[in-house]
Amino acid sequence: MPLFIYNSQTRQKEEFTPLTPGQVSMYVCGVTVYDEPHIGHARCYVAFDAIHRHMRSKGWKVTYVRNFTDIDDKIIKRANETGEDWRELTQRNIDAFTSAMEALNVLPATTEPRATAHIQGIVDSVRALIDKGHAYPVEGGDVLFAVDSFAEYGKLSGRDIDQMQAGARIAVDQRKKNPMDFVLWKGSKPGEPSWDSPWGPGRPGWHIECSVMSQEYLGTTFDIHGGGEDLLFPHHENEVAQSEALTGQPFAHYWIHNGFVRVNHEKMSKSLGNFFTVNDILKTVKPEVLRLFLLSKHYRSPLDFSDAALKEAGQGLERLYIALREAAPPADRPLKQRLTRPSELEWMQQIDAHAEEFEAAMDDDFNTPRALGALFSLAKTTNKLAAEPEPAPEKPMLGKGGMKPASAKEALLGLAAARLRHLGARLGLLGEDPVEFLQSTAAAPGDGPDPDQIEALIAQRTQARKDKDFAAADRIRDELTDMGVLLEDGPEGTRWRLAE
RNA sequence: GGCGGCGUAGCCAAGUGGCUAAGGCAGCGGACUGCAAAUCCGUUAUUCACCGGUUCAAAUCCGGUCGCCGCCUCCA
Repeated sequence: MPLFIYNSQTRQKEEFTPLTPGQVSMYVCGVTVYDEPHIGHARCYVAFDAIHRHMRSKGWKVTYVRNFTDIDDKIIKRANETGEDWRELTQRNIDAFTSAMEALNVLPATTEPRATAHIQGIVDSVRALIDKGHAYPVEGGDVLFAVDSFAEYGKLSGRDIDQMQAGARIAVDQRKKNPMDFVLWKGSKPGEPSWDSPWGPGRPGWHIECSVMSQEYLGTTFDIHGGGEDLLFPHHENEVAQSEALTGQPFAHYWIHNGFVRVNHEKMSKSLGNFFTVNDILKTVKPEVLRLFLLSKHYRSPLDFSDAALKEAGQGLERLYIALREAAPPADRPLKQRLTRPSELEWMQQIDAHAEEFEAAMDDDFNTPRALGALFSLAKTTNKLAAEPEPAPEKPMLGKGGMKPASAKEALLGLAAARLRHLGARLGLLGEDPVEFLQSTAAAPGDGPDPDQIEALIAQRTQARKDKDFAAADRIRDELTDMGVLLEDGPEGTRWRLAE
């Protein structure tokens, strides 16, 4: 099935055709590592992770590059404030980012290059841009890109230079030929981290690193370039200008931009100070709950963050895991079963239909909320099947070696469970053992109630129930409820889980 | 000032020209249960911010009004 992607450059959905059949090259702007990752970062990289996984599931070989900006003004400022060496600061935050991504089950990119490891390439590119007349050095050791030298400047973000109010909010640098000109290379002040260059000691301007790294790993022209929608202008516009001015070739074919996480209807951002770090949130909910929350709205729309929304995501995830638990196949029976009766085929068709809907959703510009809908529908079907009375066997089952073969219902449940697992994994979800998931807390191990104690109380309650001492049984249940333990009595005995 | 997005049930959220407007959370009624919980069944938008228009047909297209948000400055 064809994949459609909304391309920010053309502002419409387009059928995706990779430059090389079967191979996809994708660059996503990474983080500037002057601080810990927050929920906004998590949203971006979880969204692109879903994109990454979907393209891989189509059998394509994806080369995914996501950089670290490990030198810039904010890093220098932060290091000066805290007295920490800037290299230690950036390394610490790279580690924090990496562990946050691991927790959120974000697959690593193929390559995760750092700006400071590509200084030579950056210097070469800046020099070449000067040689071609697209850039000019100015007093102070800076090199600026001349937007007037690139006729198509503004084509990505749909802006007209003349209409823009450069300098409306900050003073225009008098050294600039055009107010929109931007820094390629920034001369350093004494004591600042710096690299030698033909224009004196300095460091890369922000935009140039992405042009250099993307083209180094993916080639002059590649398939997809992504990032947060705040990067569309000026960052990505400048990348296009630099890259295409330099190579004369098209830069990226498809541009993908994700929407923001908001708090109280406002963008979550460092500058507004209204952000939550990933670590803060993971103290209160399981990483998978956060991941489900982040995928619960289409990646291009704003996503409102709140405790209530997070709680709802937790309850939804619980439902999915309960379905998975209901469908758990009996460990001691072979599931292979020829399913030929019309009722059995109907169940199979239903299960398949949900899987097809899932695919269609993901092929339609990575519509994860719709895909989640299909996953919930599959959970519904699974629960329904589990609640179904065991159909009478068409002919007597022949037990082999005393082992009862799986019934048709068990075989169907096994199929449903496999589909739940498979589709869940497509979104990076449902990878845990359902019972373990349902019996664990977000808090650090040891903080939750003791399972042995829970089991002991349940045993006491079971005895009380046998003795018809329901007052005692209910007292024990209340005690467990206070501990956050929820009981489920069934024909097989009493099961428990922790409240989400 | 320029550019762009959004407004769908109590809440979250798909759907962007044509089957009964997905799905989740919460609520209510029923089944199951000693009672619960989980699950299942039923129920909760004659209607998609508002007004007009196009069309055989619109939540979906066009025009206008109101409200909210983003980019144009570092930001995912």
